[in-house]
Amino acid sequence: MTAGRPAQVTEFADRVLDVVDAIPPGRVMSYGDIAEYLGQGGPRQVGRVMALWGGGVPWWRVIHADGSFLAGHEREALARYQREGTPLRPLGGAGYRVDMRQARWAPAASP
DNA sequence: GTGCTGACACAGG
DNA sequence: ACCTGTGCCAGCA
Repeated sequence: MTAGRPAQVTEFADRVLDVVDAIPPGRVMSYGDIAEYLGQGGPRQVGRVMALWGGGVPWWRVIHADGSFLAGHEREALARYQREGTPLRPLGGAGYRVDMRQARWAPAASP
């Protein structure tokens, strides 16, 4: 059993957290990708799980489908990405976004 | 049971 | 690249 996580967590939430925790450095997954991989719920449900218990997993590796960072933690996330070597793609002048073409990852899909 | 809200995704302007 | 509207699903008043 996974220690450190609240027992109140539903099986779905536990599964989401497990997937997020399995994301290797330099890689990311979108909310929709996780939901689609699990085959249940939806992006919003994944977002809910992260909002509640995301503090126990690498939340910065879970971003929007377009590669944009988590609002309110952009600075923190960017620092993590640069440290982990996550494929970033500079915007026109200011701001960065994760290059989903490279950074997108799936548990069973090992390159 | 009904309605609103939310760490989203997608299409259109 | 940005903002707005609509759709999806689960939790809560």
